[in-house]
Amino acid sequence: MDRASSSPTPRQPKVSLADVARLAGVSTQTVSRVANDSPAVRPETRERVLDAMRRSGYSPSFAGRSLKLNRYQAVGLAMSNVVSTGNVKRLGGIMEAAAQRGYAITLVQATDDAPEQIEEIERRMAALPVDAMIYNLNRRSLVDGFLAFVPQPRLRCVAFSSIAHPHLACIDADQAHCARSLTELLLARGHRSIRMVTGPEDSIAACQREQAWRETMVERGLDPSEPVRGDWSATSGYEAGSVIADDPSTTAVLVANDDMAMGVIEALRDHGRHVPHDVSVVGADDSLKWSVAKLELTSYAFDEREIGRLAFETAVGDAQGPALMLVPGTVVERSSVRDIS
Amino acid sequence: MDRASSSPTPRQPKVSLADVARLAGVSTQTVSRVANDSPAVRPETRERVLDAMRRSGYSPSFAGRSLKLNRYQAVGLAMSNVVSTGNVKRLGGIMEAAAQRGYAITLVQATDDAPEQIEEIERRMAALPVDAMIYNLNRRSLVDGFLAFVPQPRLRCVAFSSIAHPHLACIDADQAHCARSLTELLLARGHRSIRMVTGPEDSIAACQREQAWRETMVERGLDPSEPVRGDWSATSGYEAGSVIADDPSTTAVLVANDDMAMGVIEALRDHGRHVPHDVSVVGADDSLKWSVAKLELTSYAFDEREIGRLAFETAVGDAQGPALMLVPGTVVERSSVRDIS
DNA sequence: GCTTCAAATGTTAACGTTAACATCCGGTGA
DNA sequence: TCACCGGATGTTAACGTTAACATTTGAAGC
Repeated sequence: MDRASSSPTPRQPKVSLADVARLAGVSTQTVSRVANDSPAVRPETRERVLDAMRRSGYSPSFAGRSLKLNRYQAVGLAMSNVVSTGNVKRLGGIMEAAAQRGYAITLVQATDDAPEQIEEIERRMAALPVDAMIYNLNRRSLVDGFLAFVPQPRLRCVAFSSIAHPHLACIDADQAHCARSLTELLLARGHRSIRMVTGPEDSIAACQREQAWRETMVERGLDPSEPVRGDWSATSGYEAGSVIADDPSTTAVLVANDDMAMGVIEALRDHGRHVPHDVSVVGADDSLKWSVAKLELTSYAFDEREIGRLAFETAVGDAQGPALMLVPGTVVERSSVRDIS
Repeated sequence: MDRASSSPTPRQPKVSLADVARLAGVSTQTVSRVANDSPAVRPETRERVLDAMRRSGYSPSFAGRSLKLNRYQAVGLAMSNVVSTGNVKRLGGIMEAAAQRGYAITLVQATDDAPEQIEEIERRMAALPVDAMIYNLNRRSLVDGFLAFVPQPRLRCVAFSSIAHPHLACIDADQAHCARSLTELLLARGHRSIRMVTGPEDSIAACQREQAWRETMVERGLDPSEPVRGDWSATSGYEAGSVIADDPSTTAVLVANDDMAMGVIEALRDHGRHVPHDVSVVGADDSLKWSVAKLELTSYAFDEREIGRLAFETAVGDAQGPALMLVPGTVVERSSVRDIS
């Protein structure tokens, strides 16, 4: 409890319903009715009350209303890492949906990793003015931690997670669809020797993308060669690209994200292999804001906004959706893939 | 009022102080004392109450407490565009500071532009559970709008703005320092013919950067040539770069942001002018995540996190800071600038 | 003129919390 | 023995709102 240490921050004396009522010469209930657009008020009375509100500078008390209604018109959002691109777009989607419904979003920082902190967060959240929670748990351990520490959450909970959970509605991007679609695109363009540059081992997204690529290849009777592992960064992509450039049989590379794809392309070029003429490259996430040397990277875009919106609707909606919702995106075809005969 | 249209979202029956009191055989006040770590409770009694809390699953009612204390332990944040990089980092800083103080952040989307919406936002915010407001007004019109529509804000207000305002504490990145430092860097390296690629005319940041560059040049007795205007995008930078490439006397380019600088470099290269050998280029904002062809862009980094943190502290702190706070950043030297004799 | 009805408005109580004050209790000093 | 003290606990009232019910008002129908 650091409550004691925080500054008091007193607010200005508020104008209450009673003040307005006195000013307008009516009862508080009538003022309440006007404030809530109840039709059971004579236009004349309503006008008098509205005028009193304006003159006194009345604004309703959130606390009073919430206490009475036991409802906050707000959704809590626990995020461990706001700063990644996908997260931010989701946040945008959540805010948009919230604004439409007249809800506010209450952010609380989930300090990374430590699974036992989930309990702390849940406890803090329970004392917060929110009707539901959205958890952005970017580590597998956090999802497990939630299960262990919050056997029965008090609020409705939604999590961005591709792993189902008994007490959480889970929503996430459909990673398998992403990798499968891109692999199929390359296959349709005649490529057979498709290598993959995957992400770090502890990334769920990377694993799922890798597995979907592997499955798609096997389904077509093709032998998926060993993927090259990167760490999502352009630099690691450059290293991966250098490895791949040495293998002349490879005609296409599926890279697990755009940043690495950038590095792969640069490495291939530095090794004398031109993209897309000699090697086709596809990325994923569609996160590039500019092109390198006029090459436009074919990628796969998730509608992160929509995923955020969906999470919000699940959190406040009446309908209980499926426990796990995987949202597919779409392939964005550009100029980094070439047909081969 | 769209309150009626929103779903009721009832919460589970809450456990109140009274329930815990009954269970522990004490008065509600004693339970309250335990909940607030008051020392005036016998250890034995405290233990009995804590046990009752655990057994009943008590969690304090935010609404009840706020109603009594007239304080929310939360700060509102109105943002029109969460998705830009600087904004996100500021948000990170705000959240960090808020977490340390035990505050929550309540986000509300400020739908763009329309100045009269400021009033709507202010009204909605006044009914929100917040003790202070942070406004992220990215358009000049919004700042003016605030002045016009909210002559006397009810809450303490902080805005990210480089223009002072009577009822707002304003905080922003020191754009002038940014452009001045970069220009001085180029001057120190021997450059005399320094052109500028600036941003759109309606951008305050662009104007301030342009003006500072101009002033620095004039101070040194140099004649600032007409700046080339872009729109912050890499594409517009490419166009600007093509213009500049035609002028062989230019030895250095100050570009108003990194994205455009990227385009400038590409254009120069396409016109046979190598960076940094033939032309030195500096960007601003330090927003690039990877390098193009191993060229590392010299840039200028703001500590956006710190700016966010400062805004939060101003919002909740007791001390009334200066009305306008401009936070300088630092030059980040890399390999895109070369000494000339 | 009286009943009946509906519309408009008022009254009461409760939501969960805490500040301020009141009470109780055991021990200390006269 | 008793007044007094201070620590521990209880009681009361209030924060601003709204649901539920009560009351008033005016008009229509007989």
